[in-house]
Amino acid sequence: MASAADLPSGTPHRIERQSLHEAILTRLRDMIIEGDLTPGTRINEGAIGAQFGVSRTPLREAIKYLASEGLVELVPSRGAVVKKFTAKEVRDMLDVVRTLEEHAAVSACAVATDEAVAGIRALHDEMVAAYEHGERRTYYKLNQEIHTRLVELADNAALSDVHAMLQTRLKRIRYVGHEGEEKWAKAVGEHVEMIEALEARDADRLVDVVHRHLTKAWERVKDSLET
Amino acid sequence: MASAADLPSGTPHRIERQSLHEAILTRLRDMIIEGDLTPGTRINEGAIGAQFGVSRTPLREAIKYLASEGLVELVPSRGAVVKKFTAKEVRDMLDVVRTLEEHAAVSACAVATDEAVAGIRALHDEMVAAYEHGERRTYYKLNQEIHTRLVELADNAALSDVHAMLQTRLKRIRYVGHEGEEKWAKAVGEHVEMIEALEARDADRLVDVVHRHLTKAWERVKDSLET
DNA sequence: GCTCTGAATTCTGTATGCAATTTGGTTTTC
DNA sequence: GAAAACCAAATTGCATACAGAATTCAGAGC
Repeated sequence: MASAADLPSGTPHRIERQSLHEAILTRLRDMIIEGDLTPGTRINEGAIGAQFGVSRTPLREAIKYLASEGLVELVPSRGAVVKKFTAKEVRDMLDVVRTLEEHAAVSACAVATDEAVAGIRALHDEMVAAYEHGERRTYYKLNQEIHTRLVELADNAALSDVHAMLQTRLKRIRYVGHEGEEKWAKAVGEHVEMIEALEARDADRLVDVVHRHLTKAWERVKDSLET
Repeated sequence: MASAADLPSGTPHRIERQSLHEAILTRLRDMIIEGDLTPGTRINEGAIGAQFGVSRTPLREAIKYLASEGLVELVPSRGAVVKKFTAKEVRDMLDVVRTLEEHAAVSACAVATDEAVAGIRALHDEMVAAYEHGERRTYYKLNQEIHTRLVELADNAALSDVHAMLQTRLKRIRYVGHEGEEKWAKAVGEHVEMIEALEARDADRLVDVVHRHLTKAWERVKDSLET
C-alpha cells in the first residue's frame, strides 16, 4: 500500500478499498440476477448475514439501495422481497430501453469519438467470436456490455443512469431467455448492422436497427414469461 | 382502526404505518430539494440524527436509498455528500426527460381513459388559476404533478419510475429557476396547448408541444446555473 | 378432519457501543 | 514564515443488543 502514498496528491483515482455495504450490494445483486434468490423470495437478513459473515447493519443498507434500484420491494415490518415482474412490466421496460437507446443512437452518431467506436467494434468482434463458438455466457456478457457502451457514447450521464437501472432489472429475465439457434443468429445479424451503422455515423439507420433489435428482444423473451 | 380488520381479506391497501427510515427518507429528500442541504454539503449523521430525534441506523438506510436515487453521493469513509449538478448534467437530464415525456405522449394518446384526462384537465385549470393569482409555489407543485400524471397516463411503470427519478433530481434546480413574467406566461401557454392536444388525443401535436416545452425548460433554467 | 385460538419462536426495526478513519488545529522543523 | 508532523476531537462503518411485530405450530373446540 505504500505505493499509493507516493503518488502525486491530485491523483485521479484513489485507493478506495470498498466498504462492506458496497461489497454486499454487489453480491446480493448478483444473487438476484443469477437466480439464487428467486422472485417472491423474502430476504432473511439473519440467514444472508450469516452466509456472508457480516452483521445485519450493512446488509440492510445494501437492501435499501437495491429497493431504490427496483430489484427488491420493501414490505413494512416484513422486510424485503425479491421483485417479481409481470410480462407487461417486462414489455414496458423493454419499451423504455428501446426509447432510450434510440435517443442514445442519435447523440452517439453526433458526438462519438473514433476510439470509442473502435472500442465497441472490438467488443462486437469478440461477441461474434463467442457466438461462433457457441459460448452463450460470454456472448450474453459482451452483448450487455455493447449496449451499455453504445449508450455511454451519447455522453449523457443521466441517460446512462436510467438505462443501466432498467438493464439491471432486465438482466435476470434476459439471462434466462435463451433463444433458439435461428433467433440467436438473427440477433447477431442485427448487431452486425448496428456496428456498421455506428461506424458510418448513420443515425437514421442506427435508430432503425436499434428499434428492430429491441422490438425483437421482447419477442425473444416473452415466451419464457408466460408460465 | 378496527374498521381495517373488518375489511375483506384481499383488500387493496393495507394500513401500513410507515417505518422510520421511510419517514426520514422523505424528510431528507425534501431538505435537499428545498435547499436546506445545499449541494456539496456533507451529511453529518450525528447532527441530522439529533435534529430528527432518531438514531443513525435508520438514517443511514435512508441515505443509501437517496444515493441510489442520485441525490447524494457516497464517499468511502467520509459519508454522504449532497450531489452537485453541472449545467451539462442538468441539460442532459432535461434531454432524457423530454425523450421520456414524448414517448409517454404517444402512449397516452392511445390508451388514456377519459376520466384520467379529465383529472389532468382539473389540475391544469387549478394551475392556470394559481398562475393568474401569481402563486408561484402552488403553480410549481401543480406543474410537476401534471407532468407526472401525463407520464402515468402511458400506463408504463418503468417509464414512470425513471421519469420520477429524473424529475426528483431536477426538482431543486427547477424549484430555484424562477422565470420572469413573460417566460412564465409562455410556459403556461404551452401547457394550454398540451392539455388541448391531449383531450383531442392528437399524439403528433402533443409530442410537438412537449418537445418545445422541455426545450424551453432548459432555456428557462440555464441562466441560474452559470454562476 | 377442519378451523380457530394463543403461546412460542422467528424476524424486523431501531438504538447503542466500539474500533478505525478522517479532520482540524497546534506544534515542530527547516 | 511555510511546510511537515503530530495529536485530539469528531465522524464514519460495523457489530451487537433489545423491543415489538409477524410467523409458526400445537392444541382446543366444533
